[in-house]
Amino acid sequence: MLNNQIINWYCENKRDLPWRKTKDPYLIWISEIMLQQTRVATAIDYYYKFTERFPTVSDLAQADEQEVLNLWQGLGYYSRARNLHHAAKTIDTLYKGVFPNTYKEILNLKGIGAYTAAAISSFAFNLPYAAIDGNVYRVLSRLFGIDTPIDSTEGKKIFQELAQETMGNATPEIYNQAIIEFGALQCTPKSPNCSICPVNSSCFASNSNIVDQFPKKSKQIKPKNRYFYYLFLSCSGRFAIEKREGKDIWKNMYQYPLIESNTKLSTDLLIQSDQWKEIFNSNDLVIQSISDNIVHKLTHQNINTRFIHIEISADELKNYERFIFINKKEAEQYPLPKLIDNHIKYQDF
DNA sequence: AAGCCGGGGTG
DNA sequence: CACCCAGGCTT
Repeated sequence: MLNNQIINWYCENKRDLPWRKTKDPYLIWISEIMLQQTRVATAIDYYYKFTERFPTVSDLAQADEQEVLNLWQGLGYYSRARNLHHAAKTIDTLYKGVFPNTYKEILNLKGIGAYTAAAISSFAFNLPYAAIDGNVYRVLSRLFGIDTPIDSTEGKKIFQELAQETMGNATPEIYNQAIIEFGALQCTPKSPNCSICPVNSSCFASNSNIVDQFPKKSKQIKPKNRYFYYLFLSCSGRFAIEKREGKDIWKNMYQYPLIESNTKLSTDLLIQSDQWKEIFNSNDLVIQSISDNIVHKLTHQNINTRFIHIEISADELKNYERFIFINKKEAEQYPLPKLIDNHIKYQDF
């Protein structure tokens, strides 16, 4: 049986990961959210730091969002942290701090979709739900030669049924870990070593020598260009930051005062912009320096950034109450996008 | 169904 | 440089 072969492979090849040492659904939940679109190696340090600060659901529920985001800083996809915090409050109040133990209740929590609900249900409660992540899509598509795009509605349905069927009556908590680990270590995205694969003889893609054609995905979207002009407004060892609002990237995190444009702006155009005039009430500011263009690449957008350093006094700002002036040390308490964090790091005050 | 949401590792 | 990572939410 395929499931037994994969489980046997897992028993001999599995990594020693911290979240595999516990059955606590809360700890498993934290790990699963961190691992969404994130490599194991990246998540490990965050996992230790986060669970040490918040050992229980209630600890997390009672925290400020800013501290939660701060511990998440650098991991990316910050809605994960906001949703995690939201769901912790739900568990704390609706379930009196006890993590729910049914698939349906788990799935209803904010930030938990089909994969994560199945993962927690099986890992913590041994419920028979096949967990399908990127690894599993890859393994199954190659084994069975399925070329339906995995990011289509039809594909999700096909793989869902196939995954559940493949799991069969195997022990859910072991099987799900096994096929995911198998995808991560053996059936890798690029140039897997099929010659040592325990199931190569029954693998459609390997037998046809077209392993690199699976899984099939729909076409990707081209990233958009944005132009960020960050104002590094310094005043005797302190500098201005403000909270990002709205539905854009880095929601509820902190940044320097920003002038954003759809196009590249010259210094003259920048100074003449309405956004500039909303910030300053002085016409004879001294620009200390303008950095080179830094392209901060995200999956879906390229953020072209320049940092504009201006030594400022309070009376040169229109609404200085709008900003928070902090020093380098105090910046550690604020959740910052990597782009800002890096810039602060390399300033010497 | 398609777009949006980060940052980094890897070939 | 392109691809992808223990995906999910919004529109």
